Amino acid sequence: MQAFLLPVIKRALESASITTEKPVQIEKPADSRNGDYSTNIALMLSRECRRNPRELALELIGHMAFPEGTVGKMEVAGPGFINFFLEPSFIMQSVEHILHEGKGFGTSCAGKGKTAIVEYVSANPTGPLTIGRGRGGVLGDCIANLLETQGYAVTREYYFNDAGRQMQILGESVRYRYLERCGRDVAFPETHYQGDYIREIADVLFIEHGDALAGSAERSVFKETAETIIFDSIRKTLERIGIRHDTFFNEHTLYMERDGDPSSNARVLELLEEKGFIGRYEGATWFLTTKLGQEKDKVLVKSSGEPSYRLPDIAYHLDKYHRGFDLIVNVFGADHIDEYPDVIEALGILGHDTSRIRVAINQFVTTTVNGETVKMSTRKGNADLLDELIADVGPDATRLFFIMRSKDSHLNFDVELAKKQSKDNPVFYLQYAHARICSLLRMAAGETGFNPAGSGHHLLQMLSLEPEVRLGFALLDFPEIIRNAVRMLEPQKMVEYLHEIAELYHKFYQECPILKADPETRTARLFLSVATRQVLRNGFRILGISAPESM
RNA sequence: GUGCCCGUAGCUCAAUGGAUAGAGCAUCAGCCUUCUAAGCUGAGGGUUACUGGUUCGAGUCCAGUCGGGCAUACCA
Repeated sequence: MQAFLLPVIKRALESASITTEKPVQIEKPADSRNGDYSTNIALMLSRECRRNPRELALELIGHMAFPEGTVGKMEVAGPGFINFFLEPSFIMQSVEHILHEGKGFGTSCAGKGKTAIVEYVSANPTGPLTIGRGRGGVLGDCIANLLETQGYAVTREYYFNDAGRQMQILGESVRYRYLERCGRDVAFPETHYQGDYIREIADVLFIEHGDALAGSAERSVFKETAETIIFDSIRKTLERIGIRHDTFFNEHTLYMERDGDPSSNARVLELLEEKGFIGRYEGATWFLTTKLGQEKDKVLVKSSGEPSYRLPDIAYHLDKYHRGFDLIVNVFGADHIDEYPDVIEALGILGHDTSRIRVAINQFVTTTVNGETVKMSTRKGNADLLDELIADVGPDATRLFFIMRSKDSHLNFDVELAKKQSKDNPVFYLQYAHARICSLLRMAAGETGFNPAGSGHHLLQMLSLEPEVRLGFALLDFPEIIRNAVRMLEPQKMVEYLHEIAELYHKFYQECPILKADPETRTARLFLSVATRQVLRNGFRILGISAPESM
């Protein structure tokens, strides 16, 4: 929207014989009394031009000329800002674009022809998903949605391992519960998985096989059954909040040799060795990260001969590069904070462009129930199961609450608030605005035959009241908000923005009668409502929440 | 000890280095014979943890201090 200001400002600088390396910054002032748009160019240049910023600003204004009917007023204000005030008719005319572009409004071609992979959730199938995983899952899903709006072909990937020690313990845990179920006297080890779901899996086996497996030497059935059941439950849980993955990458494949070729893990060791970053001592194989200024080297192969998690991690990311992705996004929780710097260092050493990797780390989740804070990392009872949260507050509230705070902030999930069917609940505030518009349009269709897809868009420019113009102007920010959210990998920006749109619409609705206005004003206001509904829908789609037509 | 994140209204949180730091909740006062009151209007509430620095300008950047979280495994 503000793009048209840029060339005029640049031309004004030329006319004033000013050449500078500094970029022209155009911003939207927080206070609309300071204009619809504003530039600080005179402040930035005052030093190198040795000019008083206000004087400089005044001269620049003298060199600026805009087409008739666009910028109504320019002024120098404060220490030397140049403020631009747009003509209301110009703003409202621009709102027509939203109607023309419809579902496509807000999208961009910035990522056209490029591919991106977003890795998220990536929980091993050792147990049901916890609330903490849910936050990363929704964050990753929204980031993938955001990238798609920019034209990227996005692959949503889930990385897991069903071959490690944890999975062995899982299988053993099930076996112990099964033996208990068979009436055998066994002592369940404290180090094993305690959750009730283990008993349920054991029950499944008992019902199917009776005690036939109790004496068997074959133990893989316990692990495999557990994996199948748990993975199934994870996928169902994710499905409930609209999360789906395109690909599931099994870490185990990185250990496997193919047609006599070395495994991916072994290949990574070879490559790092060629670069001189591999050392062997104390019986283990080390990534010599001390050469990169780190305090300690990192173990890649344990003295037992097994790779530590770091090696397959590097191999996995190498694989992402081999698959040719232009952008690689990893989403994970704060507990993995130490994991990625080594991976990125290794990829850099191996000659890959590490600027293609973006890492989104989300901080932890606590929940409050009846004002009591419950920390999620303590795994007591079933209170932290994602599935139960979804059942409790619903999929829309689950998703929105996870992303309505910045990912860098600890999230306080107020379960009582999320359940409320009232205005306190931000989910309802947003959805109510949408439902209200739908209801209005239904009524308009019945009473006046208004067609949202019909003609008459040009009438928009006759609207000039403050609630109308403020709403229209805010709607035009949508593409910019998406770009920001993409740049920062931060869907929270979208939540904040949609809240503002809902608020502006409610104000407009309150102050400007729509169906009772004269026919032209009525049509114009209905189209403004249609445009608002479009922005809400497009935003909801990115966030993955539903757009109810009535409430 | 070291690394990363956080510290903003009573509470939960916003604020691409910009102008008088904003929302929601809670508190108080108003608006429905009128298109959804699941809404709107108004009031009170702040030394942005602290101390310095950089700059025309700092909640934001830098250094340090204090507090909280997460990591600092031959676990993943």
